[in-house]
Amino acid sequence: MNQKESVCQHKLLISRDALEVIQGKWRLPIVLALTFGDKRFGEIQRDIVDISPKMLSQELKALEENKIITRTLYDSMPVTVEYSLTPLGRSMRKMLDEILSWGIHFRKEIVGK
Amino acid sequence: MNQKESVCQHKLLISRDALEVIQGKWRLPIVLALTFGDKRFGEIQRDIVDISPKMLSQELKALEENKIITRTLYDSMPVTVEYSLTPLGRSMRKMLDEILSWGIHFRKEIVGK
DNA sequence: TATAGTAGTTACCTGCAGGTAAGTAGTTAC
DNA sequence: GTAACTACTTACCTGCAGGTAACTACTATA
Repeated sequence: MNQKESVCQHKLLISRDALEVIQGKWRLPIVLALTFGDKRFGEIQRDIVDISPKMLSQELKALEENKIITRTLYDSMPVTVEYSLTPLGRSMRKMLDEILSWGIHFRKEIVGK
Repeated sequence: MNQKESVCQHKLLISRDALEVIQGKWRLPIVLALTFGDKRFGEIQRDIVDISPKMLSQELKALEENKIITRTLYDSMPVTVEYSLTPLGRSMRKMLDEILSWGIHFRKEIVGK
């Protein structure tokens, strides 16, 4: 295997790691919503209008397990729960920005033509 | 709806467009492989070792439909087919780079700790 | 004549991502 | 006492993403 091929192989492996975390219909949207500030369950649900409580709950758990977000329970009445990005979650910012800016570019080229 | 919320809504919509194209286990790896130069069917299959010919064929078609790659048939013997990135495909480069660099960061923080 | 290389296709199957609907549990307001 | 708010959970179901294996069709080479 030459050097170019082995660099390619390495990048392909890395892409797997990243994809495993960001894969799925809802994870990036959830993280994106939280880049606008900490939010409660119901707030996220109102932002992402067509997510079901089941999916939101499930994906929030997965993101918490991957140390992307934290869950904080406040003993107010009624009980409120706030989700916020961890430093690792905040480190997705540049990636998210690039995905969004490519999304705009793509829309302009394909959808909006 | 205040301004922050409407920006959030807008970004959430954009993320949908992008996700629709990059969603799935194989699309980004295929595009990534092609950033290292035009490749033939068999070459991609050898790069991405555990993709089946069915999935590769199917995803190449989808990427072609989205104008991310082009398929060129050469009338050599035996027939060869080369896949290459379109300008739109090449415009994914920065996004891919950011995904990869976040992938490395993530691995360092979680997997490799 | 048979093996290997080109690039796929086709039929079939399975598991899980994601959807739907209803239920839970506590507090507050009317 | 009942409706409405908080934040979920649970059970059930469906469709499709993705996997497996075998087959196609053509050429070259031994």
